[in-house]
Amino acid sequence: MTKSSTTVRQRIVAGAADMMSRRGLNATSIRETAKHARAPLGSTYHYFPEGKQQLVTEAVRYTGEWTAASLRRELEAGPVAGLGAFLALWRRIVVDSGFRAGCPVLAVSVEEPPTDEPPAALLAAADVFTEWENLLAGSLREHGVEPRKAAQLATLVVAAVEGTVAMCRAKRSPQPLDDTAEQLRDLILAAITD
Amino acid sequence: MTKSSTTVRQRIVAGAADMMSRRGLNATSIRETAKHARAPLGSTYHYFPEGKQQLVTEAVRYTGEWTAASLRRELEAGPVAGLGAFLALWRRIVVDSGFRAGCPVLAVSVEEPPTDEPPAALLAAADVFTEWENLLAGSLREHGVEPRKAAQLATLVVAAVEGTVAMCRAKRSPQPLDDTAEQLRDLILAAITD
DNA sequence: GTCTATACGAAGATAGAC
DNA sequence: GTCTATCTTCGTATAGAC
Repeated sequence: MTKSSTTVRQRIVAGAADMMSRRGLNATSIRETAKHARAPLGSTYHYFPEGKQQLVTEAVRYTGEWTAASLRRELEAGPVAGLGAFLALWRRIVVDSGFRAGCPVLAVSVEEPPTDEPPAALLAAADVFTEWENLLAGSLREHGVEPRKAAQLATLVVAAVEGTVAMCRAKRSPQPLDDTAEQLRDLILAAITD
Repeated sequence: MTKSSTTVRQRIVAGAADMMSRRGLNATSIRETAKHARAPLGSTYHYFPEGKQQLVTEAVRYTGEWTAASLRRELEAGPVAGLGAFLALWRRIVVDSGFRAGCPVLAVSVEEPPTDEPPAALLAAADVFTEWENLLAGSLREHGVEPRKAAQLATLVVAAVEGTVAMCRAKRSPQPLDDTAEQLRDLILAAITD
């Protein structure tokens, strides 16, 4: 594998994640992802021999890792800071794209694959959600929140952010994210000062 | 329009909503919705002359109305009862379908249509979210929550439920919904007893 | 009014030329 | 190793027979 190959591969994955977040899983075609990365169609199947399933799974994991890294970094300043960064990250993506982009992990979680059984991309999406929840829950526990409540709050935060991103897209407004942000912030503040 | 026509039409709309909630917007084809309703392909275009855009828009509104009716009914017993019914409704859909069905309104909100501009289905989705929020916010205000907080809480509830439904699908578990339910319940209880 | 047959495009995937 | 050309299937939509 040459150096430029690696770069093309990464461009394809990142581009696929972006397209999935806009059009959804099914409407993101291998053809278009290749064109977007200025790579011929055949190359995509060279880099991703298992086809679309492999590409979208990597796109989900890529988004998951990228977001988790940001979350991990910001959580060092505490749960409220982490929550703020998490919300700001998605707000930027939604607003900067003119309410066209969203979360590719959510896209995968909403569209059932044609085949009957355990699609790799959906399993990856579940893992990504769990990782984000674990990061948040861990930080909450470190700040005195009891484990059960920490886990529930973490789930609520991730779910609320994902749902709000979709609502902002539909309404073409950042208002839902701002409303959710304020309520979640109060909730986390109250939890860690109990 | 004959009596049986109306029935077929309704079957097509309800079937489309179900398929959208499972496969997503783009993977729900007119062909399959027709087959699902045991109607020939041509009939679908007879009932929905504007094609897929019209059908999916009606499916979104159908889901919105159906859910709003349930919400309105249960909110008569107060915000906590309304929230509980709202959560129970989606929990049933997700669990009874073996984690295959979800919310068609969310599906539409996550997938950008191929064309450039204001797709009717997305506008309908935004309206549905707003209606659900308004119902919840109204009930909260009636129970003494100040308008601004009532609106923010309502947004949080709708967003969290939508996001949690998607998470349950990905994880193939009702756990996220149960966690979210408990936290939202506490939050609403605290708000109305301030 | 209901439906069959079909036009046309685009999808996923692959064969095989370079 | 890289890419073009193509196979097959399925999508939306419509024309026109009953």
